[in-house]
Amino acid sequence: MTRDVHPRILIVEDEKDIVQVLEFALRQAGFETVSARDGGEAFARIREKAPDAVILDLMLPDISGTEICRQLKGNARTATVPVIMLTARSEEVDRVVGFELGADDYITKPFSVREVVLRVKAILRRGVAGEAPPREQVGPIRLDTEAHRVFVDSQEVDLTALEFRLLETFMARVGRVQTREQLLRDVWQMTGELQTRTVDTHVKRLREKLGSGRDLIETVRGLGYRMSDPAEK
Amino acid sequence: MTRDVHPRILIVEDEKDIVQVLEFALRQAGFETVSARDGGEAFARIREKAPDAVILDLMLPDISGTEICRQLKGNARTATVPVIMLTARSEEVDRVVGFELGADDYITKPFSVREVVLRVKAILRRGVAGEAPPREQVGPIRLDTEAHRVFVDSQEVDLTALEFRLLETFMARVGRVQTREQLLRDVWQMTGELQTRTVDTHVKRLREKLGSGRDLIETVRGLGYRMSDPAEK
DNA sequence: GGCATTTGTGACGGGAGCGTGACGCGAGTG
DNA sequence: CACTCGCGTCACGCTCCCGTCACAAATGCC
Repeated sequence: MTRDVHPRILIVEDEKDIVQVLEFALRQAGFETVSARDGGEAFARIREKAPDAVILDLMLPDISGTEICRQLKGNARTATVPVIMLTARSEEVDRVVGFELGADDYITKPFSVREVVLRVKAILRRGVAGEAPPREQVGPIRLDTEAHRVFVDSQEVDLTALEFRLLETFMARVGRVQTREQLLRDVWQMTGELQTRTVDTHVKRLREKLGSGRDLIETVRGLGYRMSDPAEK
Repeated sequence: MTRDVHPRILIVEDEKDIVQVLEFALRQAGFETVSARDGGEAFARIREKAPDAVILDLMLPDISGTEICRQLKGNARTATVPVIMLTARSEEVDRVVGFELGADDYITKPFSVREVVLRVKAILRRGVAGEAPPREQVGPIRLDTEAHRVFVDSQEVDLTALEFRLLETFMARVGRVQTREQLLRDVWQMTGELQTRTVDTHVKRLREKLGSGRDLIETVRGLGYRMSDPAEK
């Protein structure tokens, strides 16, 4: 893994059109791209030079994407390379499978190119970092997971279960941008396709309860939201 | 048991895929992992160095997981190591059996990796099922476990056996939210699928007897119930 | 500056979650 | 056998929360 100015993205996908579109968009966005039509090619490309991230179609001519993913994640040298799964079916089963295999993100077809680029950026930014437990204290906010209580300036504030989970998620990833899609996955468990605006509303409510004065949760236009520690600057 | 920065988790499971996936996820989450394919290997690993927790498949090639669990729990040196059972069948019978054997938690296949990681964290946090003994006094309530009596403001109240166990459970975990599922497990021993609303009813009765005025047992909407010490704030 | 896109915000309707009272059953007791 | 007591279940009603919408504000782009 090189991680220089132009991260190298490997696209494993047999449909030529899709590859072309993705390569164009990713290069536009400043990435270096390589592509493979099937599993064999994919491993060859990886052997040449490990990519910084892999976009992996679930359905491939020879071995399935799941198998590739499993092998990638099983190998110490490549286990840390983030994998984004492309899947045609949006059933929850497939997604879970994807995650059970260790994929780091997934996108269902049809997808917007814009979305893919955002996901790639997001995943490179956050690294493959596994779920860290939430920080207990960030700025004036203290979170007691066991008791399920939140204090701002040692003053308890009442949050609903959902708001609590949302805050928990932010505090587990302090300093990193969370896309609406990530939040929908982690907080809402993504059951049955939700409007993304739902996230906005709940961020608003959370902001209100945490004290609207200070902006503890920042908006990152075009991407999502972020909570940063005022101490780390 | 070492309990340093990276708790050691032993995975006993014969299916290689599952082992691989679990090892990856747990390592991501900051655990050290060891695995064993059968009972013999499992005991060998344990002899080398006792793990901080064991994830144990019920179905194994040589001796069954139940037998391993029984032996673990029967041995003084390993009795305190928490065991999480993996079971393919979700029938209640198996669960009970699991608990009768002394397993500390169980997960039914298919499971999400996320869930496994969460359970492992939870079980390490709370320590072995060897729960802390209940507090004697919380606010105005005094609990005499031996004599099986309860006093509120030094005024005795009589509780039924079930109510007593419920109160005991709350007082053993003061300040922590208890979900209905947890309560069903700990108080009701989860015999044969109970309605969760049963918990509500008994909490109501308990509240009544403890004096409905003060809210000694709080409702945490969407989650469960919590008893907190008014002194600790 | 004008336009398009993204985000903030207030309001609202439906529904989930919970408190509560009542009921029936079974076990124990006289 | 009649009575009591404890427990699990149910149904009703109420409150609060959540998802969505429509519109305002803000931001970015040409």
